[in-house]
Amino acid sequence: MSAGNAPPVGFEKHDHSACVAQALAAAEARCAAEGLRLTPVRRKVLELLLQKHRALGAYAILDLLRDAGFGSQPPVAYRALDFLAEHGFVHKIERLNAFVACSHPGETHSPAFMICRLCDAVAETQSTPAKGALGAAARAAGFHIEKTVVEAEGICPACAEKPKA
Amino acid sequence: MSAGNAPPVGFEKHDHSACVAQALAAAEARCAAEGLRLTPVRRKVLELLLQKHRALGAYAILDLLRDAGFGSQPPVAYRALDFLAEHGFVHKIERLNAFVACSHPGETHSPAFMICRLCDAVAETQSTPAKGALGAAARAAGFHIEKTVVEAEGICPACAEKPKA
DNA sequence: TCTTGGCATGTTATTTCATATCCTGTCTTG
DNA sequence: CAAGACAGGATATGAAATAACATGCCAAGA
Ligand SMILES: [Zn+2]
Ligand SMILES: [Zn+2]
Ligand SMILES: [Zn+2]
Ligand SMILES: [Zn+2]
Repeated sequence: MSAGNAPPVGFEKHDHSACVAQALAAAEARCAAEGLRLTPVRRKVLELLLQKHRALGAYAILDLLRDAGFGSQPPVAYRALDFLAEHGFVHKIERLNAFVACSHPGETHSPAFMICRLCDAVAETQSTPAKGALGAAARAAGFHIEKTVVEAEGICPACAEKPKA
Repeated sequence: MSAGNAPPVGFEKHDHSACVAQALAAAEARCAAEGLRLTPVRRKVLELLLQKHRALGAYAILDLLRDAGFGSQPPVAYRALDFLAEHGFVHKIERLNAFVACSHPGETHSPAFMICRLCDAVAETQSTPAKGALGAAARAAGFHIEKTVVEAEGICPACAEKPKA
């Protein structure tokens, strides 16, 4: 039971309800355009991740799904998450074994994350990992990169200001 | 104690027994120099990871520890791995929930990994994630990076040559 | 010396994360 | 109205990680 807190996330303030509505609408539009099926469960999972605006474990999502009247067995959440992740609506944070809604919907991108080790806030940004030393090493080794995971752990600005209090 | 000649990747052939022995000796020397305790279990885990020369899950290591006469409960492996990872002798591959011996012993470094999705081979190289777009984003956001996880998934040269055999 | 405290290890049990498998209902399409 | 694809519900199990407690060792300090 690691519930309870509602630590602010993203790193900046913003009009959250609008942000959620807009992202959901964008997802629906894209699914319609591409023939993807944004079913009730999938939509609900995306909505939950957008609303919470933080990384959630599959079982936390499952609890919320149950509260919303959906199935509450692990595969329900994992299947929805697989779909959403496969199409770029959400990302998995390997470091946390958790999922977060994408902050850059629509654009194909190679995401990078900044994860606060104190409050677990997660911010998404873009990365170009194959352009630097890693890309050079891959070419030299004959390795073909298909996907990259880039996750930076550290301290978010909010936590940096209140050192311990 | 640097292996100066070897390229920064692990997809190539090499004199493996020498490589294991040298790395173990280097680890022992460094522990002696820094007052770290490379106990039998810790040494064995490092030796196993060096010998297998691939990423191993904690429970796979545990099986090998059992065969070698050590304790066989999860904490035994996890504690040894924690020690080794904390001091940079091994790295955790988040993507695989597995551990691999460090290829650049001694030097402080920010590792990056290339992981073959077909054969699970892992090669370690250096990365400078904080120097590129990620670093810029972190500065802009006021995020203080302490550690980065960089893991590229793709196809290794060996698997690229045998398309499906 | 004795003892006390830190530390590594062993052991048991539990929690947390993820997948395999089977079955049912609902569309779609010929 | 079949036949097939696919989403989702349910049960069960596997895999990864940690909590909590107990024992033995050794070195500093009384
Ligand atoms: Zn994204
Ligand atoms: Zn924080
Ligand atoms: Zn390394
Ligand atoms: Zn391979």
